[in-house]
Amino acid sequence: MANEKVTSNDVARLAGVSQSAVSRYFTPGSSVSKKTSEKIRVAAEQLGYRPNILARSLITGRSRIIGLVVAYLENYFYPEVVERLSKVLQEQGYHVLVFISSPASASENVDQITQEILDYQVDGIVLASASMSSELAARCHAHGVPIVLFNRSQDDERLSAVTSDNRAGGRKLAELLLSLGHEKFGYIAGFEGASTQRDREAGFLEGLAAAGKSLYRRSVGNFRYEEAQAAARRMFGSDDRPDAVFVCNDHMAFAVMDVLRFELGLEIPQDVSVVGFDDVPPARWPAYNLTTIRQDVDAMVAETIRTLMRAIDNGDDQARRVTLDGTLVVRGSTRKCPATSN
Amino acid sequence: MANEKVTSNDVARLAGVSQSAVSRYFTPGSSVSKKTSEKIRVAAEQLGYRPNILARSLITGRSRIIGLVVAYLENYFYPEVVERLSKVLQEQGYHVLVFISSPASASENVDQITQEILDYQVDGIVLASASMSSELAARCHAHGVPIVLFNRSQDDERLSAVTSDNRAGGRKLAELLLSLGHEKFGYIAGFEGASTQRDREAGFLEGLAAAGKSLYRRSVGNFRYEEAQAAARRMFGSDDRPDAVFVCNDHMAFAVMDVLRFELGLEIPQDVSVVGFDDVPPARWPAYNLTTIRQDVDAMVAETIRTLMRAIDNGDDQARRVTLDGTLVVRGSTRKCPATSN
DNA sequence: ACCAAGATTGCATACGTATGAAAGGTACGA
DNA sequence: TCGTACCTTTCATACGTATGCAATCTTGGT
Repeated sequence: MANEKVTSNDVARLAGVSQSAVSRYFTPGSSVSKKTSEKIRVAAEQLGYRPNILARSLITGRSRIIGLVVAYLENYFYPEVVERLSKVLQEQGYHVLVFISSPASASENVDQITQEILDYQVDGIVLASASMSSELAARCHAHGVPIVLFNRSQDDERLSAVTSDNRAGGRKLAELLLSLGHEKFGYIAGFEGASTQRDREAGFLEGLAAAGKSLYRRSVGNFRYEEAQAAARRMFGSDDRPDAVFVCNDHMAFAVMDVLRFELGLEIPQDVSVVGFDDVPPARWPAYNLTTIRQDVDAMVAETIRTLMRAIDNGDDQARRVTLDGTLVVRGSTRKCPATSN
Repeated sequence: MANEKVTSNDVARLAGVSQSAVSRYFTPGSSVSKKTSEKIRVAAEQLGYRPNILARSLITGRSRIIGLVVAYLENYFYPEVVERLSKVLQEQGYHVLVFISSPASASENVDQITQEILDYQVDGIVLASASMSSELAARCHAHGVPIVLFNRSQDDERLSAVTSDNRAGGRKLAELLLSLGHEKFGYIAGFEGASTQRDREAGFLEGLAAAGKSLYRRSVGNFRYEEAQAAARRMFGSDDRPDAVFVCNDHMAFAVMDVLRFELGLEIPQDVSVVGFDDVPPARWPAYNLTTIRQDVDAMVAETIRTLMRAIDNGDDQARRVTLDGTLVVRGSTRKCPATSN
């Protein structure tokens, strides 16, 4: 419990220079002579001094903290995001402060959390799988704190957002299933309020419509494993079942596949083709081997950070909406060719 | 970009009181009269004032930030930890600053990261799946920053640690497999430097030894999916293969099961029983249905926080080592009864 | 040797808050 | 009425750093 707080003053005293010199030594781009640099380096080393980021940020107005709001890490898309985002920010001298928003009380909860985030004087906010009231968005804006919606967009045009092209992804999946000769299409939806849900479904329907087809069955899984199981039971419990199903994300697709195989005794893809969205790691595990749309997490993270930094460094005020391509990854959960159908 | 910074001074001016009064209003347990309280409440509300945590922590020495070092979120045990830990800390007014340590350069990396953590004046550090040099541990100690090792222990007795009883868990698994009549035991190890790896293996061997048995095959998977696949190929590639295998954690067990089933055409549990450790969510998904030891994340998180808070609030200096029971969860990856064996 | 321009340094102050000490206010009993 | 004790409030200062400004030192050209 020895309170061995070392300040720039201690270093200055030991090195025989002023406190400002020490401060300058630790501020890249400041002018310090070789000689004093060396004295300070030695003294700082000896005392084990490191600048206090909090004190620094009090005066610079920059905390080098990015607030990340995330709702549920059960969907293994998000752990990847947290890891990549933290890692890349870390390399740039920033760090991530995590806020978990119970998906329960949706946006009200996010608003409260965002208040807490602002208390930490963060330099930016990343909202993953969570939306926020536009009133609060305005407030962040007023504080000069940039916000980036990650894997989510919102009507408010003043908010930056980085997403995959969910609509195009849905369309690609429809086209794939059509090309394989499927006829009866099921869709298992995520949480209805989510833009990913809306866009993926819209794209899928669009793709079907282009071939004169439409949805045969629809059910809601709310992005949750258990609810997706229940949805699958409803959709496939009777005999007039779809012969192909698009599940709004991989996480739910696993639940659907498990029900089809282990409860209903159906074969994938012989009896039903299943496609998902995200390409989380288990999708390529042989147990699932799921055909899906890959969201390029690295690219999404890179764009997110680019957006943040542009706002932080250049005070770039205007919203930036980036939509990245998702690539279709065909695996074993869809049948091989149209010939063997029905 | 309007820089609408509202300070306690602004509130004070509007409310017609002193800045200290405002500060006291926002400090629980301070004495403020009903009348001024009300004036401040109104003024603060009107201006949208919230105390600046960073400025506050500069003077109180408490940042209400907990640093979390985590190596890899691919193992789905850790996302659960991050989520629970953040959530519970959040309820107590603390927040989690995330640091990802590349598992690559192990402890050297952690040391550097810990330096960065200290720069943020965190109130405590949780080290999950990462070890740290005792030199640096001493330094944190000197700074009065408590450290808790999560799911990891270390020889240094001055470090607090929260773990499951990995040894007992390993033993339970050995006893289960023995009771099912297995004879040839395989073990797929995690990263050799990890205490969980050592303890789980030790317990397993201990359990086997108690029945006069020993290991038939051993291979290393380093806690990684791909390496575990390779290990499984080596171990089960030839005909004289084990009839049961303990994989050091669930994450690797999935890889092993996938190889056994989809590359080698073996049936689980008819040909081989597989057991893991952790009970991450996919373990109970029907595709794996894995027999494993459940680590009680909630309890571990609760103990971690208790340990931290004891140190932070009471300045409790001494290390606290908590070991929690893990419960055996028998599922379908192990054969049902000894009768049908061999 | 001298001067100007540039580089380096120190001084003083500011960032937004908490808090000990002192001053002011209130209530109550004698 | 006065004095005491207690509750509120304000004043002043401190936390650890960054930075404008003025002062000082270097450097190089003449």
